[in-house]
Amino acid sequence: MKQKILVVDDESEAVELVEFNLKQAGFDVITAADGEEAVKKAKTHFPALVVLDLMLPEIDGLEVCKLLRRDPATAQLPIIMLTAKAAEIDRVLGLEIGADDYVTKPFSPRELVLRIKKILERGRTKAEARETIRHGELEIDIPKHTATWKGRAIDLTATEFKLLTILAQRAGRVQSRDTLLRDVWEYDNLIDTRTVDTHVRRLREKLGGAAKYLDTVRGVGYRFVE
Amino acid sequence: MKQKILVVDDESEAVELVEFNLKQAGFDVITAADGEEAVKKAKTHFPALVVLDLMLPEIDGLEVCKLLRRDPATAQLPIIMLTAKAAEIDRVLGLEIGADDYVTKPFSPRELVLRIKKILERGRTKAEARETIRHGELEIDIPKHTATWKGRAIDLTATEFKLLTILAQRAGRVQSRDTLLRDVWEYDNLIDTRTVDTHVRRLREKLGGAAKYLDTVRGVGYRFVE
DNA sequence: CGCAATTGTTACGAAATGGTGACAAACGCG
DNA sequence: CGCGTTTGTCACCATTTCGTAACAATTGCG
Repeated sequence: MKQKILVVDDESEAVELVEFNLKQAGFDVITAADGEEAVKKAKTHFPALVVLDLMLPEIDGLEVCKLLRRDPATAQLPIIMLTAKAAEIDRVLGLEIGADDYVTKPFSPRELVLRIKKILERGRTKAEARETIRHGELEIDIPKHTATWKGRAIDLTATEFKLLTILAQRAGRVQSRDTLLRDVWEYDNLIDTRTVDTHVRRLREKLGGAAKYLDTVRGVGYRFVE
Repeated sequence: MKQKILVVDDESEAVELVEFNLKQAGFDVITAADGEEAVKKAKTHFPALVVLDLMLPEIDGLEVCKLLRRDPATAQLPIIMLTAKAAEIDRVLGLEIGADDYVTKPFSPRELVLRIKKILERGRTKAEARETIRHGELEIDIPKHTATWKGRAIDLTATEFKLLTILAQRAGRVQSRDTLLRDVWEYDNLIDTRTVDTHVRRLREKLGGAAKYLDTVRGVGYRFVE
């Protein structure tokens, strides 16, 4: 199933450039040359994402962005802004517009495609509830409830396994002790946050060499290193 | 403009309870009793959010979730999961599958409405809740809690990171020492304003070349240069 | 220039944070 | 029930981080 991308720009050259590259990358492309057309097509074609030029005749990009955000049907639609000047970025960022990313002109089509994929991926990787997680030689098999390091099984308790799983699933992102308490211990507010430390320690002990994946972020929480 | 919510549950009691409360809160409500109907209605009515029961006849909630995520048209649609049991794994799994939040039965309708509002709000103020901030070759990744300059990681303490983040988020606008104390140190009025200076200094030291972004505005405070 | 106000720099003690080992309660299981 | 395992809490310690004060440098201004 191809994903549809709506490209909005009044300069036909730019549109063609983007269109060609997106099709090359396996997307379906629909286009619009002004704000009004953009809003209309967004509501009828339901694209997966919108590439939106900031400078448009009549209704400008920011306005289109606002309009899309206002309508429940398109409020969650990811938007990538194209801006001519770097100085305009701050308008996009500063205001409560809600673009998901931005690219400055002149841009490399390659970069744009990468950004688009990244944003679309964000929604999809969630969908693929991965049953096994692998980082280097550490492997976590969720349905089997087992973890192995360099092929050798690591004997973990239920809590330790869950802690490891949650951290590994969110690899790279710091998880605060409170977050971990909520997601590993499930809202059990009675529990002391220091308990997390103890479990991390036990986990590290058992992980042996794989303990290198568990990073302490002082003053914040813990992080699974990518 | 009312926002549409799709409520999916096979128990009519539950549906009515949710429906009543959502309408009370000013939402439009459409309902579905099974997974197939849910997917169909999601694609024709384009609701702003889906409230989805985990236990459904035929296709269950998780499956519906996956189906919605797979289709570009609904991939970004926010989903709140309802779970009957405090089923440990299913909750977490639900999140990884791509639900945006979850509520356990029995739930207070008030809580559900609050969660819905929170999620819908998120879409509207995305710009401020950006996950990464980029200025030139300086990149700040908030969930990862990392900052890089020309691709190289900068090791910052929790306070330094927060200070940098707040300044960068408000690039261009001067922040007074008092403002920074309030937003970085969170209302800790006991703290001396000179403390800010020291932290800015430490931050500059660590930033190295990127320190050029931190401007002193004499008599006022500090500013992140655009 | 010279002064006052403001900011940068340095250093240091206090406080916080996280790692560690020990312990007792709770749990699971035969 | 009894036993071993798991789990949450605590106290202690090393380390990092923080806040402040004291001093040097800079800036703005008449």
